[in-house]
Amino acid sequence: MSETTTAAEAAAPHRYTAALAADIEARWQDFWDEHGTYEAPNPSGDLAGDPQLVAKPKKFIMDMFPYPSGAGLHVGHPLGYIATDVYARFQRMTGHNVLHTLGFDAFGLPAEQYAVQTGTHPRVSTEANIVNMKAQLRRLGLGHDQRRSVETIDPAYYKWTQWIFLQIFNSWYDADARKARPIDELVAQFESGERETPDGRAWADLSALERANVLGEYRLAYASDAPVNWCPGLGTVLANEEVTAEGRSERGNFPVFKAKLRQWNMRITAYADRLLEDLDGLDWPEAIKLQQRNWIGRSEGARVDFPVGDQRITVFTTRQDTLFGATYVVLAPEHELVSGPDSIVPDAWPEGTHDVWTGGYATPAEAVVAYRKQAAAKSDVERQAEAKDKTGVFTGAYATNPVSGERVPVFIADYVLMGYGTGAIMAVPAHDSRDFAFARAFELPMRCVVEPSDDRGTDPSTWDDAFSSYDAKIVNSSDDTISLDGLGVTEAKAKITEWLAAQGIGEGTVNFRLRDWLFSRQRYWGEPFPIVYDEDGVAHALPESMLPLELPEVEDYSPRTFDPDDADTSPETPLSRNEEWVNVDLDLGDGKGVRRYRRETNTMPNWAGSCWYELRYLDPNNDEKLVDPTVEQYWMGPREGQPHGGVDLYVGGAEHAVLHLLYARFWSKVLFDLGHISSAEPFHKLYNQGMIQAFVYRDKRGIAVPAAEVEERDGAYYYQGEKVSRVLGKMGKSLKNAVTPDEICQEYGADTLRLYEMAMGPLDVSRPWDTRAVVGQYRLLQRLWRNVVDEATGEVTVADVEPDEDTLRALHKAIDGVRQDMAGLRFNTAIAKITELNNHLTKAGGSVPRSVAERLVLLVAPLAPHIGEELWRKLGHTDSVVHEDFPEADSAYVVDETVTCVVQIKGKVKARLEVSPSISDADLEAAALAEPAVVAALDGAGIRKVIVRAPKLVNIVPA
RNA sequence: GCGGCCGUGAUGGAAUAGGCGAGACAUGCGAGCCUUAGAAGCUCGUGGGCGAUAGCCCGUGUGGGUUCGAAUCCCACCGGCCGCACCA
Repeated sequence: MSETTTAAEAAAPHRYTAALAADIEARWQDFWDEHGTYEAPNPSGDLAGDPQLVAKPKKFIMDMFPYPSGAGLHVGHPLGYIATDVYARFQRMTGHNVLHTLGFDAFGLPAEQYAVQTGTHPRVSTEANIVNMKAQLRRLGLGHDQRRSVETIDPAYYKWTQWIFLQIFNSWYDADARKARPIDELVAQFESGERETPDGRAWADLSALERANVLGEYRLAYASDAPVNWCPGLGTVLANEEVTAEGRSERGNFPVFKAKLRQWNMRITAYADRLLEDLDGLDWPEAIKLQQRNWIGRSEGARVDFPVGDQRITVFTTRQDTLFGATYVVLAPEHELVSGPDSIVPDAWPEGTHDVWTGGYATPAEAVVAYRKQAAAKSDVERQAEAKDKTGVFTGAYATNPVSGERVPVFIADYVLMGYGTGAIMAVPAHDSRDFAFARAFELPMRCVVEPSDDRGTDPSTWDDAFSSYDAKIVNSSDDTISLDGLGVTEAKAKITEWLAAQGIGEGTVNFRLRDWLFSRQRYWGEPFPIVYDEDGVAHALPESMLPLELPEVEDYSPRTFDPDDADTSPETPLSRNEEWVNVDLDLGDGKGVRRYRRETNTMPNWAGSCWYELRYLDPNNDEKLVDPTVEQYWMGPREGQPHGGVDLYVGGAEHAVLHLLYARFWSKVLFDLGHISSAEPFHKLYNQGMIQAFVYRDKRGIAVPAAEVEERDGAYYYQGEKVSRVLGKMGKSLKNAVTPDEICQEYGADTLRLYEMAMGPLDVSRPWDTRAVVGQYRLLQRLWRNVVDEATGEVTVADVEPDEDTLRALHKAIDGVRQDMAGLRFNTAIAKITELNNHLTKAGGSVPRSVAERLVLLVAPLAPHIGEELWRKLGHTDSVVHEDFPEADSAYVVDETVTCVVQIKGKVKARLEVSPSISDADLEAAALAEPAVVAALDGAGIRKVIVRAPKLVNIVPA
């Protein structure tokens, strides 16, 4: 902007310019802070307040809180924050007590990696980033209750994260009651003998370690030695949810290997059915519900035992109706029946074993060992890549098909996964394409037991692929005791399941794809576990009085990372290097006095802090309780239409569809079961905002060039004279196309930025940023300003006169439309309606009637709060506009006195009539047929049919 | 491969339940006013084609269908985005 005063500026010193906007915005932001304008009162406690406001219906409106990354914000980040802010402001103006704030999710990999890069302590860099981000956000005029902003790295916050962990650790899932219960109640059952110990010995006879091991099988948080996702490149283990389909880490894209390590887990699988069922009561996008359903992956089927000598292989199948077609059995390579003491692998190949089955090895044991080794060395990436070619090896053992009585060979193959079902399948090659491919490769027999509905015939050896259909009939499936022939799939399943149960060799079961949640990480920058181990290795919970267990200061907080491709490595936790902190003498208050313990040196994953932060917003200073029950009930409790309670609106990106949202739901359910909260679901309504995309310009070498310096000529793009290509991509520093909110605020003001982001399109759709187009919303605000204020004098120009009929109609239609659009989060069309009204006033000329100007300002206020406050004040009001009532439409002016009725002949409009909205069909038809243009167009032709949709339309079909 | 979503002017996008000439609102572009000039601001125009005007024809990815009437419903195809991916 020019420093010199131009003629235009001299003529209009009070024009709404960026400079004036900056002045207005800074003043009102200070005003809001001073007056606590956005503070929402609790019904009780230290944040209690105005009882009249508390008495109003509540709205709890939240964003997914951000990581305070060092890169700062670009204009894509605040999209959701602006949307929730507009919505929150609208709700305040329509009679609600609105809780709206924003905290920071500051533990975890990104913060730590940034700290390692910059060589500063994560706490220092994180705190600095938070300060920086808060300043950027403040400039946008977001109406947050600052008293409630929390940071997950604050010991006063993570004290309660640790406390919740202990609640989960000290609970077990009672499958009969379908809820979590305190572990003490389980111990009591063991003590009384009501529940038997695994080996039948009395509880009193068990050692401390044995008891701990028994309870470990029940606890909802437990440590176990299980195959986990080990990522040498990151130096930590990862949850299944953090590993991509390609078998790489979601962060950093490093290879991930399976390794057997002792790690903490959360028994989220205990809640699989409730996590699935309760989705029905939530107001979430169907796509997200679907993703959660798929992730939980419920499938109904049966377990069936296949005898092998005096052992048995239990398989899981969803197609028990095809049991007669099971011609071989496959175990996962990791299955214990081929490795453990109960191995079924014989010493020598049975007589006449097919050459392709042996893999060329002299004995089954050699073959099995070699294959297991080969499978273990493969990363998931390689396993995926080879998915089409089935590999495996014969174990040398034969099982018996329990219905056909046939001897069926037992194989191991990596297409069967240890982690799903029982890690063993019955193979029905005729009706499963994977089994079909394997059977082809190993020349195994196939048996058709589902009658094909096409013309392929019943000999599978002539087929190109397996046949599978739920509409076909079962055939070729009978023996002395049971016949499924002629039954449909559903009936056959029911019959065989019942039969298996009666024989005691199987039962109907439900299997879930969901696995337990791996909860420990080998990181510094996370919550320490409030767990210590005694000399026997028994884990003990720290008493509540020792919380928070603060993260110790260490010399070296960087993780030990390895060659990303070296699977033969194991993690090292940064906290373990600090012997002084690790080895401690404590009195746990369990009557055993002071003893020496060793601390858990893993830390919690970055999801921990975000699993419950909505609860801390409610009662951020409470150091006695997680959250006061009265306060929690007020903001989160179930109510009409919200059977499980929860936040009224939660806005964030769809990338959290399963991770954060599933974990948070799980923690809510545990806390609910234990009676700490009244809401069984954290987020009643979820909304995914779209992404703001940006153009990426690349030169010949494919390197991104600064987008701001690219010039457009004749539809082509040039950077420093060189032609560059343009594609739509993400916005960010690395692609050199980031636009910051600060520069837009500088150029136009925060209100313009807010308006532009909301006007770009529907909130849930991704769209490209276009800096050139921002000026459109700036012009709207200038025109709005000019409709109220004289640019030359700064005086208010509104007139105390009655608006004319046209203006009243424009006003009330706008009010009606904007109300509906705001309630439905359709801010783009709300802005269009406001623009129309404002344009109407501009065109009308002269002074705007005060009553219209005031209501226009109220309509704009949620979207552009600073100019809203300023104009409201200029119009003579002394209170903030934030708590004013949103205008209400007078229906008399919303419905037009006359409506335009179109008269069509064969769907083509031939005439238009101005008619009353209440005209009857008969009158309208008569009027239409009498219309000269219609008579002319019909040209004497007869009428076959007349469709009348009063008052809008008449359609005449000539003979 | 399976599942889901989506294709509207130069651009972002409008269009309550199939029904008021599709294209609201905005950007861009064009013309004019203002200005020494530019920028800003203001006014008007802006889907394509034909026509001086009135007006006519064609238009919501492509092709078919249902209907008095389709951007909206159905089928097939083309293109794009997202999720899952040997889950038995």
